[in-house]
Amino acid sequence: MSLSLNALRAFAVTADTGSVTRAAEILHRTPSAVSMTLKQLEAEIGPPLFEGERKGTLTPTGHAVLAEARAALDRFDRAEAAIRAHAAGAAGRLVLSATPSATTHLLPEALVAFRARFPDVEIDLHDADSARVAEELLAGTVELGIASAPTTAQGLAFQPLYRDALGLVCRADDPLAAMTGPIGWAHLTGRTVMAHALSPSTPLPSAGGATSHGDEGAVTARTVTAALALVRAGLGVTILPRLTVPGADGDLAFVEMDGASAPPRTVGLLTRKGESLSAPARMFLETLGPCLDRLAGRLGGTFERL
Amino acid sequence: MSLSLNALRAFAVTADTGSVTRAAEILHRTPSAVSMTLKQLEAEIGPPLFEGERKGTLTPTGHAVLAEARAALDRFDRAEAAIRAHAAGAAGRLVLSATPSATTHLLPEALVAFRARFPDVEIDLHDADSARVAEELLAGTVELGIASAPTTAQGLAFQPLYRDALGLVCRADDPLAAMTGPIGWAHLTGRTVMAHALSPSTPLPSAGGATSHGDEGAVTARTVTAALALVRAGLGVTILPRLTVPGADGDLAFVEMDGASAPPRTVGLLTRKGESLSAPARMFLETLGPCLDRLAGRLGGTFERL
DNA sequence: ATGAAATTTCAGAAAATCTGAATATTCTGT
DNA sequence: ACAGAATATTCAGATTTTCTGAAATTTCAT
Repeated sequence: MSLSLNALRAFAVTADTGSVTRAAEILHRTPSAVSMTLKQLEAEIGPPLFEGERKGTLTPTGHAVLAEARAALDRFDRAEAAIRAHAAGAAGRLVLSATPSATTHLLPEALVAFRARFPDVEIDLHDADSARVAEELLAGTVELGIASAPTTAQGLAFQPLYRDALGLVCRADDPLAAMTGPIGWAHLTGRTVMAHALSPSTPLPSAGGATSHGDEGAVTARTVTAALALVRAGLGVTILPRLTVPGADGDLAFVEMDGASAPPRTVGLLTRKGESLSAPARMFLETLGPCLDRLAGRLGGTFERL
Repeated sequence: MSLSLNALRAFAVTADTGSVTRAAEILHRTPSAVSMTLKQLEAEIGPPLFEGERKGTLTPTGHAVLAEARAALDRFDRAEAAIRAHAAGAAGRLVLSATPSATTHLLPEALVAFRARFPDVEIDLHDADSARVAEELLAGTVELGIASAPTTAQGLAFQPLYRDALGLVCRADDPLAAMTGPIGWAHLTGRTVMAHALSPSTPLPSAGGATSHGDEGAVTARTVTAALALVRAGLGVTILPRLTVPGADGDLAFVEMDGASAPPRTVGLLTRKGESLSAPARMFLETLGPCLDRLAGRLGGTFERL
């Protein structure tokens, strides 16, 4: 036949305790069960494993078998632990790709929460624009993507997470800051609307937009930070997703724009279609939900949880 | 419950072959048995292991489990192989201590034969006089000893292997060389009988012996080789065990002495009493028997196998 | 859509393992 | 050396686990 793990375990415990009785207690068996298992093991191996009738001392063969048994049992136990940890999402890797806005505003909180629950999961976060998120997903480099809805969703599944309305960012002392309802392009006539290269997914109406706009495009900032600095300096206003604008900032104001003027972008979760997720990824999504709820609560109306 | 090796093996083989049917063939089971085992494993682990219904592709969890399962199975299989090898005497160490005469005349042949059968067993041979052989055995340094019967056999078991008669070594042109039957001290009157320090177990009758001897003790050689050289040079004769004297040597002759004059020493196997032997040691003893028979056949009457 | 192949389900059969009582052995203290 | 205590083994029956074979289901390819 073949050796069984059970038999090796019974042997190892008996050798350790030096007694069938105590081994039986540890293994939650009766002494007779352990005795029979041991007998069977010796029959399988050939030479005796214990020196006398009492199980106090091992034969040389017994020592050799014990060493091997220990190694095999140890490896098996660690494998079982690792398997359970993996299955529970408590081990492994979480590899995801996200757009800067998500990376900056959603993920920090989400990842902190995740890490608190699963400290042993490696986290690998890629920063990329929406197009690259899709690419990485299709290439298999990452397992999860967070980005706005992809134009070509071949092979990818998109699950909306939230709608991030675009809005006008202006100085707090700007007359526009006083407006409550959504504003449109009409309100911006004659204003300098700065373009910025945040991401291609932010639909700046600079090209092919209505001709009644202000002179948007005349000033272009490379980064969001730069654009905000210029707004603060009074150079003009700019249009950004709500999430991108720091929440508590006395100098700046955020005014929601109507959907026609600035269609809100939908940010969501990208996954490969028809492939199941790793346990860590599943657990991450579990922690992501409450996280979005909290965010919605903090940001109010302009942030719409989906 | 707990994971079973069987389940992991069924899973690994199924994942490897990508088919329950083929896995069942390899495992010598019916497909239904494998299917049930897999189902049970998935129930135990939680998340599914295979992507679709067909077993072609693994889920991320499946990949993690497969890696762990492989590691555990591999370790177990190697442990089983090692255990069987140990039990068969084909692995491990053979540590023995032997007196120079055994080391020189018996062990080379025995160890060559043993090594041919068990090339993977490490051999550690200690050279020591009879007293030290016993010491090493008691200290646990060695497992087997080959020496003459110990004076104090406390804790040691002695099993006679052969009787090595003492005999007179003289020049081939010595008148004594012509004698056929066993000779006694009477024949040596007036001769120079050289003492030598071969080993304390060689009973030289220099102290407390009969007074009718020759002037033995007047010349003492440190080694057997030296003693033989002196005999060859005509300085005198000496007394040695048969085994110690090179067999084919035209210059020297060996004449057996009667038991009363020179009691033959009994060389045997020393082991610790009440302790079983390692499998390699057992196998060595098995090869030792035939080896002694061959030696007896070659040396003839003066070498008595016991 | 249809047939072939693969997988799963199910009930009963077979095998392995366990228990509890009786028995045998070894150890310990006198 | 002996009796008693502790430990280990044996055995038969019970329990659990695992296997098989037939039937049903699903999937894949034509």
